[in-house]
Amino acid sequence: MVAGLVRSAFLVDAVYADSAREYGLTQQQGQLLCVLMPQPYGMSELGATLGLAKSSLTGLVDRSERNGLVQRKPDPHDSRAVRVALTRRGAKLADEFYTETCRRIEELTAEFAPEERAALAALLARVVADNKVPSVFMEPDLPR
Amino acid sequence: MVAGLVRSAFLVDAVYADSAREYGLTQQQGQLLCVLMPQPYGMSELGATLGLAKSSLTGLVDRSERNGLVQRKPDPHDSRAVRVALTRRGAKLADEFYTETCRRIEELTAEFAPEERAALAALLARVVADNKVPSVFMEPDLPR
DNA sequence: GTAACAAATTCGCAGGACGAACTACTGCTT
DNA sequence: AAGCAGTAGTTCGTCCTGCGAATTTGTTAC
Repeated sequence: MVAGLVRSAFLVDAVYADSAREYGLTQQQGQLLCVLMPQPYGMSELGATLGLAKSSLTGLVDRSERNGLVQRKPDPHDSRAVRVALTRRGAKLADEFYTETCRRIEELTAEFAPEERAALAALLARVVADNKVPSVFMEPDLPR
Repeated sequence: MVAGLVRSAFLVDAVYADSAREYGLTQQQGQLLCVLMPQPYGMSELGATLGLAKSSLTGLVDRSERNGLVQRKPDPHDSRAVRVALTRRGAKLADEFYTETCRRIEELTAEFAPEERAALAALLARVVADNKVPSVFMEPDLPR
């Protein structure tokens, strides 16, 4: 079981990284875009969600901002804070990247029967729930 | 299902990285040690197994060698090639790290019933098999 | 024996991650 | 109201990762 979890994680990672690369993103930038899809976040929140130190985030957001994918906006209620949001271009790219990545991940279970896929989904959902994984890759309300 | 796979991969990654860190390793160095546990490899084989470019590997092995964890030995049959093997210290550390990491990964399904755990293991094994994942984290013949 | 190929390394570059130190602001407490 | 503890983010320095292109050395096939 351990080996299965580790190796499938490895696999998913590779797929994710490949997909990101084809959209001109790194894995981390892709992750950032996906997290920001539903709504903007503050830097600290982002750090908690992505499991990164504050200082690591500054750089990641800097680079993504430089590439015109995200934008820092002042927080209206706290002048120290900042809200990081997708730009229009960032939103478009996030959407495309997200869709394509989902497609590829789905392909990993191409040979599965529908009920197997469902069983796997249910078990993984429990793992995720039991361990309070932050929403790094939201359930979309938007199959397309 | 996609979200489950991605998020559990994220989770496993975080656990892996944490565990590595506590042993003074990076995730990649930990991965390298685990791959080398059963036997030595050549650089190219390692690259294929870990999904890294040759040039990335040189550095990783350099750093691990500098830390006294692995060792380059000449390949008896091909004087261009090199066999990368664990040092004694590397083997000991690999063993400890591997054991502890397994323990932590297992804990992720702490609340599972035995048959659920088995079901998950079987499904993940299929994902791994269907997609030809290299042996980055071998089934141990050695539960201890 | 030479031409094609293969195994590694080197180099330069950019991204990623961290901790420690710092700035600027908030919000308490008294 | 003044002062102070705590919080949000950034900066800095350091090391690790990862890649491609170019290079060196050795192998093998012809």
